[in-house]
This record gives sequence, C-alpha cells and structure tokens, in this order.
Amino acid sequence: MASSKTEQFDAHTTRLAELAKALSHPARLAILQKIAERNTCICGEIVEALPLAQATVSQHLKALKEVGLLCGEIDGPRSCYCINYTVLGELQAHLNGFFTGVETSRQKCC
Amino acid sequence: MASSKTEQFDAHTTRLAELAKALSHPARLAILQKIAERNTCICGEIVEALPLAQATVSQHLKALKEVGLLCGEIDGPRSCYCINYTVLGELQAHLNGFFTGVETSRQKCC
DNA sequence: GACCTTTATCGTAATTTTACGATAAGTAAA
DNA sequence: TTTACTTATCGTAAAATTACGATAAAGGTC
Repeated sequence: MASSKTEQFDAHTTRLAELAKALSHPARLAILQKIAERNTCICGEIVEALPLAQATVSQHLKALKEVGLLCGEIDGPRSCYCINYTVLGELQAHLNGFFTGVETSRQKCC
Repeated sequence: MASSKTEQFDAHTTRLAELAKALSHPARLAILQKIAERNTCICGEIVEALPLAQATVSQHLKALKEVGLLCGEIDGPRSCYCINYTVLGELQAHLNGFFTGVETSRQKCC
C-alpha cells in the first residue's frame, strides 16, 4: 500500500492539501512568481529563469494547471500561461480559514 | 535522477515550499486542526480521529515536527504535541509575501 | 519484577514525485 | 516545402512519500 487514503478526509481539507501541494516545490513557486512579474507569460522565459530542463518545467506547469492555479493558451508556436486569480483567491480563502481555525484556540501546552 | 534540485533556489522560496509541503496532505492538516481544537494534545486522540494506522500518524507527526510546526514533549508513556505558533506565524508571513508579490502585478493575459 | 499502555522506529511495499533526454507536434520563416 | 523554433508528451530512472504491521522503548500499574 501507499498513498491515496485521501478520499477519507472531507473535501475541504483535501482541496486545501491539493493546493498546498502545488506550492510545495520551489520550482512551482518560482514559476508563479515569474508569470506574475512578467506580462508576457511565455514558457521559454520561465525555462530560462529556472535551473531545470524544459521537460521538467513543462511538467511543473502541467501540475499547476491541473489544480487550476494556471490557465494556458496556445499562441502560435509558443504557450501563454497566466495565473487564475479566482483559484488563487480560493487558496487564500482556504488558508485563511485554516489559520483562523488553528489560531483561535491558541494556547501553549509545552 | 530525481528530486533535490531544491538547493538551486533561494532559501526563502525553499523554506516556503518546505512549509507548504507540510500542509500538502489532508492527514497533516487534520492533525494540526485536531491539536489546535483540543487542549490536551495527546497522540492517541489524534490516531483515533484519523482513518490511519498509528504508525502512519506518528510518521506525519514527525514530518510536522521536522519543519518546526509542531513541538512535542514526552509526558510519561504518552506524547504531548503542540503547535509552534512562531513557525506558524513564519508560514503566514511567507505566504502573505508570496500572495502580495503575485497579486500586485495582477493582469489577465488569457 | 511482571504486565499493560502508549508511542517511536524499523522494515517493507506500493505509489507518486522529480528530473531529464528524446521525440512528436505544431507554427513560422526561409 | 524544407528548416528552424517552441513546447508537450513519452519513456525511463532515481528518489521521496505514504501506509502499515511488527517490534522496540519507556513509563506507569499491579
């Protein structure tokens, strides 16, 4: 056996975990930052900016796309990626809910 | 080859990725919530509350401890875990920085 | 001391992630 | 149409993650 006991948790928690996983690799964080800071969100620029092979970057982009944080559009021979701010907002909302939930009952026990 | 190109990114990004990874599994989110909501943070209660074996829960607890989000104390035959609010605050700060960085240059391209 | 309870760790297996080279697929340019 | 360029996908390999049973370790209780 291995992973995939995921469906035993409530959807809310599972979704937050999924989104957090998207942020759990420095390359994916760097990709999101790169896309945000440039107006032109061309894949080649991202590849150049990262210390990873083109295939690997493409894989990370796919992962970000799958959770919904990125949306992409084929633009001639190149691909245009941009941030889905709706999903980014969803992530923030989930995180806020999580943090306030955890912090309201703040008290040290050790 | 596999993972571990991590050291090629700046420490800030790597740390955020590391903390995000801690939140990237529903069990670990559930553990943090459980510990927060109970004053007595006894491992056995967490195991009971989760659909996972004791060994697996212990493993997740260790992961949370390793990134600093939990601190634990042996209390007789049982262990007492509690949230390290300093590190939780660090995580929130990292996330805030990340989100504001990404959102300031908000503009749709597709 | 013998026994029970609780939890960490070990050993192991399945799965997933990460990474890359090679290649395909698509478009523009010559 | 041949060529060059860009990016997605395939195949593959190494490593990490997830999960669990079994066992060890450590502390109470009888």
